[in-house]
Amino acid sequence: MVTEPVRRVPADESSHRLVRDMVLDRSSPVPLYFQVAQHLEAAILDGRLQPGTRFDNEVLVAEQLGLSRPTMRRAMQYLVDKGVLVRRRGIGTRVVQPKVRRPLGLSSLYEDLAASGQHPSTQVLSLSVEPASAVVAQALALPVETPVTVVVRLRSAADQPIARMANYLPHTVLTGIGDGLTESALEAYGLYQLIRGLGIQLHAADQTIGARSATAEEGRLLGERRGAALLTMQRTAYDDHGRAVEYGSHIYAASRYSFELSMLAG
Amino acid sequence: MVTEPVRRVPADESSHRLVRDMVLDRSSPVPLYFQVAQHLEAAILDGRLQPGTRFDNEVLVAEQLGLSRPTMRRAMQYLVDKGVLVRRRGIGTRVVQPKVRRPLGLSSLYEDLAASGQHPSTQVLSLSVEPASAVVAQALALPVETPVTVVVRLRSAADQPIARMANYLPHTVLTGIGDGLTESALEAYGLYQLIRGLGIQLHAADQTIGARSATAEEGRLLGERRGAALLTMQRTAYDDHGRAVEYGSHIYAASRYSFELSMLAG
DNA sequence: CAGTGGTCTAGACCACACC
DNA sequence: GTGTGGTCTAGACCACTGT
Repeated sequence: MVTEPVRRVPADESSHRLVRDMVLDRSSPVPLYFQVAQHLEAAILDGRLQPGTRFDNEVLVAEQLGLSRPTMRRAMQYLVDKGVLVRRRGIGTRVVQPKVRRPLGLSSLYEDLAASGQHPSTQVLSLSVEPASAVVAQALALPVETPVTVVVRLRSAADQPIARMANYLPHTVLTGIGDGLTESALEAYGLYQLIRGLGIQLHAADQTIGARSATAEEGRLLGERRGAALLTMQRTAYDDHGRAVEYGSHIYAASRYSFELSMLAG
Repeated sequence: MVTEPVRRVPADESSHRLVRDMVLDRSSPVPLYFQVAQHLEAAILDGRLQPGTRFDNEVLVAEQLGLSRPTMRRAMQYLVDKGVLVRRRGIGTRVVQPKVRRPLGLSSLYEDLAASGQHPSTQVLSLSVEPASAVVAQALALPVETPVTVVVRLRSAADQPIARMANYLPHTVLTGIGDGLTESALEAYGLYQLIRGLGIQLHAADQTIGARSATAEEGRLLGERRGAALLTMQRTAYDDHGRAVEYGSHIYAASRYSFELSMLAG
């Protein structure tokens, strides 16, 4: 028996064009699902796919792109995890807000400032080896009095002091490089950049953000009055094996700096 | 030709026992990959799987559990994303640190305090409808002067004031419930709990954390001296469709509160 | 070289939402 | 019902790591 072709509920026209014109390189080392995800994300960010746009169902889209369904699913799931798409069983897949999310992952103040074109500069106030205090030892899971490398830096942007940062590194981290950690290197690069350059994979970090009043000396250093509000942040960073790699205790001039976080629901 | 059976590099004994004893319920609505992930995570958290333990390769483990490789992969990938496992091509899969990660997702101060057994209490200082100021309008993406519901609360724990929280809700969010947002409800539950109870899916949030000095009035309210350091936090929360659902501007007594964040590398 | 995880395919069945 | 995403399977080939 002959019937009319099924009248599919159409997805938005814009997604049709986009999918039709998408070019994938099967010989590239970049995975197909990632190529697809990048194309889609770019289209969302530059407005070719507006928020609210609905996709065809994943089987169809996969077909149109010449991909298997699992591969297409993976591309979409990647964007869902990134917060760019929303999917609901029985409903469909839609584009959400193209908001630029800056998850503040394991970045450093230096990288943050550099990325926003603030021309950061660093002055190393001290670089030494000292026995670990109780707090430092606790944070790095070392016995008290274990020698650790201590670097104190003053971070500025646009010739204004922003933060005083004290970092503590266990010597196990520095074996094999020894003097890779020089004053000049520390003034040219962020600490995290140097650590990663040493082949250490940063994996996770615990942070505490608080506030207190500046002492007279801290005020002088940061160009604030005594008693001015300071932001404080303590951070312990861990590598793949769960070993504490770095502990930092930092103060920020609250009048010139704040933390911004974007997060997805959990 | 007959050869000796291949001498496999063995994984740790503890993982063998665990996998052998794992029971899966194929008739459960809980997905298999999730059941597996939960079993493994529980074993890691309670120490049956120590940090550093190495798994057999995923094909073997899948076999031992009577699962397909993709399903097993999915369970492991879930734990990798959660930061509990680390995988490296050519190397293997290992357990990392069982650190309790508290991602501080879209939780509220109320939920944080309640979870840590602090017996929080709330006092509604005001509940009204007011025209949106410039900042509020900007944060909620509304025209200036649009009427919004404003609730100001004082949050305490252990009879000590902790925070003053001002929240602004567009009326589009409240349609259909109207008076679900009462003073008594606000004093008994967290605001986010109430919003979720209204069937609204929280999706993402942008936050800014800063610090400043307390005014005399703020000091009185929070039991601090004038000029004491305050933590400040502004947050805009969005739903699935990217619509701003809530804006909050809060101050915290820094001597009694700080933010803790755990994060994975990105 | 052997062993590992990373990617991809082609299909199947199920649970949920809306009409 | 019909259409959607969610789960699961059985296999294949590839890329990277170490010996």
